[in-house]
Amino acid sequence: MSRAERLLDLIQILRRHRRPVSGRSLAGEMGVSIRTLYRDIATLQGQGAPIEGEAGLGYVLRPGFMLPPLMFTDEEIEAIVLGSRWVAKQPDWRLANAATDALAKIAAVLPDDLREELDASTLLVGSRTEVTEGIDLGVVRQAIREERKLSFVYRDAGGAASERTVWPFALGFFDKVRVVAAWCEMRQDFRHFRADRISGLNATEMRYPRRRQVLLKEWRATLDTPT
Amino acid sequence: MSRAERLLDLIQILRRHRRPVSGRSLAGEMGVSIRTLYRDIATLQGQGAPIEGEAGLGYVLRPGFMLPPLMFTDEEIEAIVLGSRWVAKQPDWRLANAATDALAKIAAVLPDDLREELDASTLLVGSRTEVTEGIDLGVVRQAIREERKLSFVYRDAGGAASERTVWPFALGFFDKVRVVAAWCEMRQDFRHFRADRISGLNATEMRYPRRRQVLLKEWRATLDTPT
DNA sequence: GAGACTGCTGCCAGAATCTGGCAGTGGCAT
DNA sequence: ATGCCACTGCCAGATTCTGGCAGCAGTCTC
Repeated sequence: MSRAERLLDLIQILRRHRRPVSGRSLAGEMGVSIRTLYRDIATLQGQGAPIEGEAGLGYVLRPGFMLPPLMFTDEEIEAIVLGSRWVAKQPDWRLANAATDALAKIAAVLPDDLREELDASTLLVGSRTEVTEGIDLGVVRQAIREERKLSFVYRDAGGAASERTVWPFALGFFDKVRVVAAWCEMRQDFRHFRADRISGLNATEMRYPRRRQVLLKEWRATLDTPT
Repeated sequence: MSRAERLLDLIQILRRHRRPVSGRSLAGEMGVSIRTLYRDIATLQGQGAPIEGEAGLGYVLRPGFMLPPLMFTDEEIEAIVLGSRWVAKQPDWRLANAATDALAKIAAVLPDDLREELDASTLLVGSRTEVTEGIDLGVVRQAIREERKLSFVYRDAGGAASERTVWPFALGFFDKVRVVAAWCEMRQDFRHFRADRISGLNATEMRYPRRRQVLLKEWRATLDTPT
């Protein structure tokens, strides 16, 4: 096995452990000496991997994705850049920042001439209306990732307000509004909540009792066979 | 210099040459024997680089971007995936396909669990209106990349049609319409053309006499100081 | 067709790199 | 105080990489 592959494997093994892992056990798992493991960790950190080692504890990998060397065509890169620029203009400021950061990371590793081409890239996204949702969609995305319940006050189209506790599993981006798709405990059914009608958003510690993917799948089934 | 860096350098050198380059001269340029160069080429091809070698001629690299190993945070990947999904729903089918391909390439190199997470990713893009422009925006993008003139018939807001030859340098994506930004030979000024009012699009062989980046910069200056 | 040039592969010895073990330093938790 | 643990320098042996050589096949020029 080549060194490059081993480094990728190491990332995957680290990903699987949420608690700190000792270098010794990592070395064992990869069939490699502990000395080499330390070198591999150093190499990965040099490549920007957010691995943290603490004496007396072990190693932790902050969640993230490691991509191996990858080749894209002109159009594929254009598509990614355009898409990221669109995201960068979304009202969800945290996601927008992430898009900007991602573009910066890509630009940082490109040679000068390609970076210029990227900067001066000619696919532009029209500026969005500056409506902000009033709530932090980052909270919603995190709740979705961690499969935790959300509670908030929802004001429906008629103006009536109600307190909801929901199991969020998807976030839809439309032209003008963001929509949270969730199982509503009150209605005992799937419901869609426009982000601009949500207030008093509260991320709870409670995990909801079903898998996000399953909810997503069932919800899609209800869409395919509209009543 | 490590092998990995050398491979990246090789890609960059190949990028600079448009005509086929012989392995011997590439080897010289990189300070490496020709035998090693052949091995490097094989490695790059193994990684998916579109390098083509023909006996009696030399090597050509089909245009594209090579990204080194890269680390993204959760949110950065979410941003890229969401952005690419948005692009994948654009009416510009060629760009949309490129976005789909790019996502597939990323998914292909991820370990299984991450790939599932990506597939079941919970950020969705609302389906677009199915308006097609009637023209192939891929032609426009290619003309922009290659700095070539375009000619077409344009029907303005009043309904009056006119034949134009323009120097396209940017493409804007708005909620409902795509807009080509270009220097119009007829008006001798910058003009914006809504894609849905363009017909009889014709990509010419003629290069326009100015750099795309310069046009873009001047055009931006006109936007910053509106009359 | 002949010759020159080129891509491409197998082989092998020397060069370069990687690896594992050892010793040592310092931080952290019990 | 003791036991883990991260981390570094050092060095010999294992591994990989590299360069040179020989040989085959395809393309172009003359």
